[in-house]
Amino acid sequence: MSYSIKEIAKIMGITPSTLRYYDSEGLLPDVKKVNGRRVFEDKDFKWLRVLNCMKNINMPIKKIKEYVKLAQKGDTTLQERYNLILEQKESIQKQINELNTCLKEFEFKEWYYKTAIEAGTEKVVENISSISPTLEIDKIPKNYKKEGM
Amino acid sequence: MSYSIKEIAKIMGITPSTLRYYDSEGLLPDVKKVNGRRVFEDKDFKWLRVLNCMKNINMPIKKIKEYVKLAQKGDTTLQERYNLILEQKESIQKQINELNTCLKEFEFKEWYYKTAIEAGTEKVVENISSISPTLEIDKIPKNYKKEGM
DNA sequence: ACTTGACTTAAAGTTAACTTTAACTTGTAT
DNA sequence: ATACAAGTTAAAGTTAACTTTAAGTCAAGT
Repeated sequence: MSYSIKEIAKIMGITPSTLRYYDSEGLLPDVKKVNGRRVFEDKDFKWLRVLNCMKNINMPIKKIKEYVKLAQKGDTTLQERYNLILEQKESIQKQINELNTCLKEFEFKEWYYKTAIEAGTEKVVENISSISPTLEIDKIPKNYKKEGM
Repeated sequence: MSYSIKEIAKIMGITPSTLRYYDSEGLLPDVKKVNGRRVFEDKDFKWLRVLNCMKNINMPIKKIKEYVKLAQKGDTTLQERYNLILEQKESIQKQINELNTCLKEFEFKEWYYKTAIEAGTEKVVENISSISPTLEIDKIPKNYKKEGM
């Protein structure tokens, strides 16, 4: 199967311009060209799904390019690529943890506003707490030091 | 307890400039000023922890400002704020789901490179698959239509 | 032969979220 | 009295990730 830039862009939910930009940044390795036009094949499609994944985890384009370059160098860079993957795995875990903490905060706020709406005023709840117990716990980080301590 | 801009910046892990920028954008409601200098109090600190939370879920500054403005208007905006919170809760859930999918892909790649490193070459694994089963499943989205269908 | 539509590149423009700079004020220490 | 450290504003600069524009190529249809 092969696709035009317009088709693959539609599949990926991005614009052809963005794909051209990615290509110009070296994010799309070895895309075939026929009469000067890009022809996307299954291998490109597979890679685009991984690229999409890397974008979802907020990997900067520079870092993705780094990975692509390593992959193009072949077997001598296997260890480096492995390290890069591990590093990014850690980053994903961290992001998930942060999001879960924030989710708790927003669930608290959902309760907060539901209660306030029922009562017609925020006063009913704001005396209890305007912040969730989760965030309330650490008022000041343990590692915080005032200047010159 | 009250803090200078330098102190609170250190606690929050950002620079004083960023705090001033947030203030100029209306993200810090009613920060006290003494001799023209900002004095941060416990209520500001609490709000900064929520703000930090909102930044972590990638809420754009415009959206955060919108929330702050609603909160400043008082009880008449309770329902609007509730809706905004629900909307953001959905967004968090979506982000967590995306990250979990990507985590699976990276776990696959971890295995992929570990196996390749042991064998000394990528050839051993790339014939099996260069992409995880999770991403492999949907080659083309079900909702994809070629032009003119 | 000519128009049309989809592509191409190179370069300039945009947007968000800061960051830096310049010029100025103020409280504290010598 | 003076110097210094830490704060202030307004405005300009930066960076990442696109997006738009301008000018041109190319194959297919009339």
